[in-house]
Amino acid sequence: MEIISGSCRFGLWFVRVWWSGNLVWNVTFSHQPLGGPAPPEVVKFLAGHSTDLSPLRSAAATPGSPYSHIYREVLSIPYGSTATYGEIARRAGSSPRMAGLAMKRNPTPLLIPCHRVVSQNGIGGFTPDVEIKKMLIDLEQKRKSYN
DNA sequence: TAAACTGTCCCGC
DNA sequence: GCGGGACAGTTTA
Repeated sequence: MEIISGSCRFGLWFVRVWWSGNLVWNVTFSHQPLGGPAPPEVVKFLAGHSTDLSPLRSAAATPGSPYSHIYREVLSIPYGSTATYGEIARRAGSSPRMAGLAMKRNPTPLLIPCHRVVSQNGIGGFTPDVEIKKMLIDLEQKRKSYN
């Protein structure tokens, strides 16, 4: 299947997505847009019009990928909620340090909602910019409070 | 407040 | 191929 690359705006950033059908291979954040469409589910999610990215599948969450057991726990965090690195690690039978590393290496942020994983006494980190993480958490909590 | 712990990746040899 | 260091955190003393 042909892989499509596209982007859509999110605040001061562009979310760049490489995808084919309902399978997403890669998501990155950049100040430079990418010519092409992003998946409609992602566009709606970033606009706050949708809370559900489940029609899309992340290539990184498929069993056998290095951190799939950690990503599975991250995927179970509901929209508008957060969990700590320690909680995720405990549920996945791993260590907090590993949970942080798995989030850093996450090739598909948004789909695997690593922005919902925060540190015990702070927001934790985010690549390339923790500002994006704050915006995503803020978006979800505002959208959630409408319901 | 500092140090130990954790598991994987990456780079240099 | 192997060893050491880095890394988006937590816990304990």
